[in-house]
Parts: sequence; structure tokens; C-alpha cells
Amino acid sequence: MKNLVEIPLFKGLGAEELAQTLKKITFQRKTFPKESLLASQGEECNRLIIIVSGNVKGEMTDPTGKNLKIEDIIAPAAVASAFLFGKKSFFPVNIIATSDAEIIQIPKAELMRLFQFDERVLQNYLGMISSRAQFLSEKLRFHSFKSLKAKLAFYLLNESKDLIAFKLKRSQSELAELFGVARPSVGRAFLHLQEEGIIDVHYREIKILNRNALSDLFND
Amino acid sequence: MKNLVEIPLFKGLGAEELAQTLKKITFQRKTFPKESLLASQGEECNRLIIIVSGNVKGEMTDPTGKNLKIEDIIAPAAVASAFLFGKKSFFPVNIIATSDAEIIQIPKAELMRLFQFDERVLQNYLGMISSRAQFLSEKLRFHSFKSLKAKLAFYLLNESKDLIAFKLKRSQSELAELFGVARPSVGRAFLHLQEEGIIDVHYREIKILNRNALSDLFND
DNA sequence: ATTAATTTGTCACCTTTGTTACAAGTAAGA
DNA sequence: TCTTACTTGTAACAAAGGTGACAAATTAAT
Repeated sequence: MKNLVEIPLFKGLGAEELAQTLKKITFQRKTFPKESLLASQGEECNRLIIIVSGNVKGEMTDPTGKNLKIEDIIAPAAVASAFLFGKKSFFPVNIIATSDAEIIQIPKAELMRLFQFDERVLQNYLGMISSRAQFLSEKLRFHSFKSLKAKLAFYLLNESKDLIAFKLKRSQSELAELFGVARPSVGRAFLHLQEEGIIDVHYREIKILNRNALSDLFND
Repeated sequence: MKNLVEIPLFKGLGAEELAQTLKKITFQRKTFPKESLLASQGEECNRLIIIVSGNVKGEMTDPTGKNLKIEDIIAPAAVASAFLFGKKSFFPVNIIATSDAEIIQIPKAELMRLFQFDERVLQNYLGMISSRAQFLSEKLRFHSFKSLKAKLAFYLLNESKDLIAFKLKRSQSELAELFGVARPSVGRAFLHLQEEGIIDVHYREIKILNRNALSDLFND
């Protein structure tokens, strides 16, 4: 049983302080087995769900029936925090446990009371939903790149962190899923970048030979 | 001089009530002439900027020095609200007035005080960021539809509002821009749907002949 | 009603990505 | 070490969408 002090929403509060605060509100604490559904796309979002331990993912179902993974959420983190206060408060994605997961659920009204009790919790929550909006905004910018090569170039530049040579954290299959394209297409895109002398690829080892050319690909 | 009661952040507050509340905090009210810079890329985002009247744009300077317009913001609206409390608390773009603009600026700490004075303001702010996230999420879901036909089918079903025949609000060129494809491709997609007997098209007049087939295009 | 501007239909050809398939390379465990 | 599972390289063909062009239809403006 993980300690709730480690949760971002409660950052800055001491253990005893947190215990006292939590006594004032009503909330649930429960566990979900791997692969189970915590919430489904379209369901009413009337509570804050926080992953205390374990991992979950947000997944959108696309028209061909394939699932497009939007995000991995690794404990400790909140789910659907940005959708709790909107006009249409419905989950935008299916929330699925990718491991056994322990969560807490706080009803919306109780969360508001929590904000009144402790300004730090409010600060934390504002930070969480703001970061979420930033994340979505970046994801959208990413999807707006027209060609696969542009997406790959953007991804590689971000991954490289100013290093010339580095190792990819994901397989080509995972990249294909992230980019929403077929796996061989990712292979081809790597091949093209290599043929153009922009990068050097050997399995997951990447060497950036022409950083400017790489950024030109998405800075049209 | 626009009335601040019309601003979304202060929705639900009466004029007198709002005046009293605003007396308790420190904030700036000022005007910017057309083309002037309200905030620059990289600058710390430590205040909420609300456009009371006029229009501004967000513009990004890319590595090669070109300016790329990211977003238009039309009064009344908040600027960079997700960057005030987020992890990356720097303006990601230059904020430039595209007309004479009247704004108010509330320092972050004063905004927090405002949240304490009036829970409705907090609710409004939470709602604003939530709506933004919902907007982004829907946009993302739309982009996740793999084929143009799926996007078009989704769009047509949403536009139809249970009617069999209706008139499109947008031209094919506008749809092309919305979908991120070329204009003739939109025309082809309409043609295909017509050839398949799913819809009947005559310029902007649309008749849905097979609603199920239409939803199948993005539902599986 | 007539003209001008915009929108739409459609064509031919090109590029990118999807699909399927199989061989070869790599990593991790027995 | 050897085996097994997974990842990568690559090929051939299909399908979707991009591009540029032009005519025809519609709408807006005079």
C-alpha cells in the first residue's frame, strides 16, 4: 500500500498534515487487475482518479478498429484531471490498467472542498491540468506534421537532447504505433533519412549527421 | 472601455460584486496599439493576460528566423492560460496585437487570492482550462481518424443533427483545410460516398441515404 | 439580369503510405 | 551455447492522397 504523500496532488504536504486533511473529505481507495477498464470513453467524468501505483494507458479507438495509444500514465499521476470541470465532462479515452493498479477516487464536490482547505492542493491541481493542456497541445502539433518523415525528424531531434549519437528508447513498432502508421513505413523513413545523409542508423543506435536538415523537415 | 463583467473569468458575478472583488487585488489594465508586442517567446509567464477587446496572435520564431503564426486569439479570451500554472511556464510564442487591444493583466499571486475570495472565479478558471483541454482532445480524436473518408463521415454525421437532408456550412476548400488534406481530395471523397450510395451530394446540399454505412466508416 | 468571383467536378500523373511476406539480425533465457 | 522470441531490412504491389490544371456550375455584387 503506497503512501499518498508521494502523489503530485498532495505535493508539499507532510504525512500527518495530509492525514488530517483527508479525514475531512470522502473518497474511495481501490485496486484494479491488469487489463481491466477503469473508465470508458464517453462515461461521465464526475470524479478525480489518481493512480497511486501501477500503470494505466489512455487509448482511443480509431475507425479501422485499431487502438491508438494516446498516453501512458505511470503512477503516481492523475487521470482525466482536465475533464473534470468542463461542460461536457465525459472521459475522452478508455482508461485501461496495463498492470495491477491501485487508485484513489475523489468526487468533484469533495475535491472543491479540498481546494478550500489547502491552497497547496489547488496549486498542485492547477499545475496538473495546465501541464495536461500543454501535453495535448504538443501532441496535436506533432500530429499536424504532414509527412511521416517530418514526424520522425521532430521525434529524433527531441530524443537526441543535443547529443550527436544516442539510443532510441522505442522499437520501430512502437514508433509506428505512436505515429499512427504502418511499421514498414517507419523503416522506410529511417532508410530515406539515412540515404539523404541526414542520420546514421544501426538498429536503435542513431547518429545525427546533419541537424539542420533534420529540423528543416518539419519547419517548412 | 469594455465592461469586465463580460469576461468569461468573471461569469456569474454581478457588476457591483465584481467591482468590490477587484478592489481587493492588484492588477493592470492597459491598451496596446496594433502590431505591438504583449509578451515575448521565452519570457516567464507569471501573469494572466486577458484580451478584453481587440485581437492578438501567437507567433513563433523558428530556428531559421522565419515567423510562423500559431494561433489567433479574439476577445474576450485568456492568453496562454495553460502556461501560467504548467511545468513549462514560459510563453511558447510571441504575443502580438493584430488590432488595437485592451487587456487586463493579473499577477499569478493575485489570481490565487482571487480564487480564495470567490469560488465562482476559480470554477470559471478551471472550466476555461478544461474546455481548452477538451477542445484539444477532440481535435486530436479527429486527427486520429485514419482516412479522409472516415473524417468526412464523422463530420457529416455531426453536421446532419439527425436530419436526412441539410446544407453544409463550409465549402470544400474550408473542409480541406479543416481535415488537413488537399481540396480535390475532399471532392473525391464526396464522390466516392455518392458512388457507394451512402449520400447524395449537390453542391452544399447533402442527403444522407445510408446513415449506418456512414457511421460504419469510423465506428469500426 | 449580367458580370465577376468563388466553388465544384474532374482529369492525369506523382508521391507517400499501407499490406503482406519473408529473410536476416539481435537479445534474452534455458 | 543454442534456442526462441522479437526486431529490423526489404521487396512488390495496392491504395490513398497530393498537385496542377481547366471547365462548368453556383453565388455574390453591381
